[in-house]
Amino acid sequence: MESSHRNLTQQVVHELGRKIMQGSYKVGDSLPSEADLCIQFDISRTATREAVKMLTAKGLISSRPRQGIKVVDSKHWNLFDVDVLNWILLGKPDLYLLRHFLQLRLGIEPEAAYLAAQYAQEDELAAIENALARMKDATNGQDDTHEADIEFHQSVLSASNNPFFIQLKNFITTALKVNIRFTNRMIPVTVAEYQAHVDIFELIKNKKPQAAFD
Amino acid sequence: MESSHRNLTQQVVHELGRKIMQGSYKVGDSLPSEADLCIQFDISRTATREAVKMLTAKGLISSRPRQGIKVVDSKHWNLFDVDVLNWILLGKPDLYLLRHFLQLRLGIEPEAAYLAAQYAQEDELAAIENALARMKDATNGQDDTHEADIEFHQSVLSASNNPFFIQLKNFITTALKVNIRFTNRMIPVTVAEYQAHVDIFELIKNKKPQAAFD
DNA sequence: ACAATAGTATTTATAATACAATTAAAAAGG
DNA sequence: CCTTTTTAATTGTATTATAAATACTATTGT
Repeated sequence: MESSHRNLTQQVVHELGRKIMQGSYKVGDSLPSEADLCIQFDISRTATREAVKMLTAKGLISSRPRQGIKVVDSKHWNLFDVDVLNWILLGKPDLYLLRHFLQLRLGIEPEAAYLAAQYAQEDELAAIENALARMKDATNGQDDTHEADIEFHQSVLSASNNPFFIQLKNFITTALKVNIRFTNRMIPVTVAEYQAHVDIFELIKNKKPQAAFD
Repeated sequence: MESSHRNLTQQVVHELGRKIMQGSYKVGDSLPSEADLCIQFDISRTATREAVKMLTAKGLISSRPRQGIKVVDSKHWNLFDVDVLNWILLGKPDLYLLRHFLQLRLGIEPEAAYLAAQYAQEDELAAIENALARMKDATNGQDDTHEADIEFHQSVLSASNNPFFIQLKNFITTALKVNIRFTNRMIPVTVAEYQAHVDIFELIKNKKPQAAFD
């Protein structure tokens, strides 16, 4: 099991984080008290408190004397945190969530392509080209379809040379994975899809920001 | 001083977070050891460790036995965390950062307007209108220019009815504040700027997504 | 001289316990 | 019925002790 090579605190963080995002503890609900968490996980209060602090830092809970540990309103959740995104993925994403992911991708990715066309370095272009090669292999069944696709999108974001877009690689990756869940995960990348990605690359390479945006 | 009504851990989190974002501790640098931090802040190890865990949760540092507490590469920082954004603001933003903020705003805000035009509820439209009223007052010197402007942008994001865009209110707010730093903060909202905002509102209200996007 | 191994010291990880501070809810007083 | 006081539950902070991880050093065998 993967969690065994993480330390105690992190295991508890992931367990509680997952449960919150899956709705086992709903917004406004109280989590078990520190004392109860110690018993449930059979750990010391130190480990419990450190886990609580990490979840607090990610905006999921608040912890006050006499009031206990509560799940705060979801508008405070750090939805762009890599852990939070992974916990979302572990849940059961619905169509609303899928749509919300797509909406933000629609804002981010054209702009990222626009920036990549302006600022991409040689090695970053090479990374995009490499991802395209993997996609081509995938159409022939020689590589993982979806992994290659994700790598393409990530490399475009990297090429934007903007730290905020680079940080959003986590978001886009999760969004693509959620997307894959809803479409049939067995469907390989079609030639048409591959060609669309190639077209975008060519526009980035040839420094045509506006065209790449579109 | 504002920090006095926060608990010990949070004070230390903010102090260290600020120093990291300002570059007092650079990427790859080691922070003082737990023991030294206890001495420097004159607090117990408990408080120190909880602060370290919170900063770890925000992606700023890593902490391993014998290696100490190190600032990790900035690509791991949770740049969309409300605390991290505030620490950025406390630093001395440069023109590169300003540009990076503007680039992402350009991706987000048109799309948010597009969504607002589709999904805004009555009360959300009223909130936008209220912000506009404040801007109008501001042109007459009867309200805070920049606060009203920020409120307008926030209310549009809220009206998108997409949790990811709503979460980005923190980001947009910080971006606007950085922007204000670079332009002269004394310049009031001009009538032309106000009119541009009104135009966007009208397009949202009249359900013209594509026009609002542009 | 070199490489593999074992040992040592430093630092964080975890635990256990005690007491302080906060505050929601109950009890007392008017 | 309302206000104030008390109480008790829960988190906040401090202290101490031990375990585990690991960078560095020393040893040993070739």
